Amino acid sequence: MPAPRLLLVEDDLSLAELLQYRFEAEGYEVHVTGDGDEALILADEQAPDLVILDWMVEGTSGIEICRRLRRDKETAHVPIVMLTARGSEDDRIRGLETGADDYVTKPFSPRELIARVGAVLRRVRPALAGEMLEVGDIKLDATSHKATRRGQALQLGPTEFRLLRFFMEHPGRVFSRGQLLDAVWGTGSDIELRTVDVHIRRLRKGLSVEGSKDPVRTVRSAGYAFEAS
Amino acid sequence: MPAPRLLLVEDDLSLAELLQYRFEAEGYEVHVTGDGDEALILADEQAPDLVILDWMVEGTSGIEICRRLRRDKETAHVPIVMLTARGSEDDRIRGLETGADDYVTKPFSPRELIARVGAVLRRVRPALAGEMLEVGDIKLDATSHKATRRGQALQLGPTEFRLLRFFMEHPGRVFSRGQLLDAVWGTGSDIELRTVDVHIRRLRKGLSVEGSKDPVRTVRSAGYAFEAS
DNA sequence: ATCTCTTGTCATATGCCGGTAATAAAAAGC
DNA sequence: GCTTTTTATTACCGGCATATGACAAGAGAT
Repeated sequence: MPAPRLLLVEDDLSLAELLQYRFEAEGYEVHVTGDGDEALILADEQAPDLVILDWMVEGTSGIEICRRLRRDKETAHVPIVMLTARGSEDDRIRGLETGADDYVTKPFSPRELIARVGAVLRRVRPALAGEMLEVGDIKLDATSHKATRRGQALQLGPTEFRLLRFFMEHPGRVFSRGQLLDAVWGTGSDIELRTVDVHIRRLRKGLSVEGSKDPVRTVRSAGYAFEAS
Repeated sequence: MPAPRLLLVEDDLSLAELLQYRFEAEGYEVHVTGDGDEALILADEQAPDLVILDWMVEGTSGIEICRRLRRDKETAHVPIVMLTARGSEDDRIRGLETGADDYVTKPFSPRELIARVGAVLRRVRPALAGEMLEVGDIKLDATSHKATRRGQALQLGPTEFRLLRFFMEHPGRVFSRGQLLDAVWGTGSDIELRTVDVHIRRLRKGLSVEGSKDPVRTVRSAGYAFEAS
């Protein structure tokens, strides 16, 4: 299970350092920047699993960063936790309405922030939080790296496993081959789009169990989707 | 789009009534109970889309309700927003670690609670947050790339799907064949105007379901329009 | 070093989908 | 009623997207 990647946008250096230390102790991979514009570049380059965003940072304001992250398709679904100094209620509401997923007011304890980040991640990316994924009759345990269908262990290669995990984290949604390459192979992998077809085929083969139908739906001219059988 | 169902567990009657009123004004369906055990029964009977849970209620304590909701498979994934009077940090963290998705301390304004509930729901149930188009008895979900009519799945080719989507984004308006070509096929596509007729035909066929009338209106010498049947 | 497993690519097969044209039907104009 | 114009419907073929199997290179394991 890869460490969840956090992007921390905070210009109070001592606070940033403290948080980085605490989150790394919790097993996160943390990238820090104090500059709003740099944050956008970093996020676009490689979408983090979650962004912790100070309301007031140099460069571009927190709320503007939030808006832009949401607008960019790459980062539209990355969860955001906002930090703010003892704020007016209007600020809090504006933050939530802009698309922040949670909101913590200073002063806060690192423990609380860690708990909130954990709660948001559990909600959005259960696999990253070490939980068992379950869609239809398929179960996937990210921790032990095992998948089963109807109690029967599935035999999957590493890539198929990651593909399955990604699908199970977002059941029902259609993904283009490009999106799948970014999500499963990593952003910037220089791989033929058509290769995805082959791995879909392998995944289908690996998931086929006596008396169960194919959970991978082909959406012509769009991509693939995964759904409960 | 069905109204999201909230279960409000709050024994302060005047507060419960206020919140019920405000949430109903926002288009939610609200069920209220002041008793912890009753809350569990209600939730189990028909899983709500979200639970708002007071930390201190009669019967069973909030945190115990939270734990039990999480344990029951039916309700394990229902998001929970906790309300609490005391701002003790330990309580907050305990709440989040027990599985609450968010946490609001009294006193709070209804607006803030509404914003938080909205944020959580957007995250968990994108369909409830408006990624879904709905005109008359036809529903179209862009993320899963599926269209249904009266609950029945429609079978459409890629072009028909795009055409339907465009129509549903602009219901009632009349579009010339040229406008449809630009919008659905892309500007500059070098295609016979008459081809649109054929796709309209295919769309009509794909939308025809037992006991439903044709939502595509032909406007002679002008084009076509889409309207609720 | 050998063997196995994995993985990316290619070549081929297949089948759906889309555009066109031809014909029938309907509406409008006279 | 008859002609003209516009739309409906059907049939067909070519092309494109996907499915599938084979293969070679590489990574790990023994």
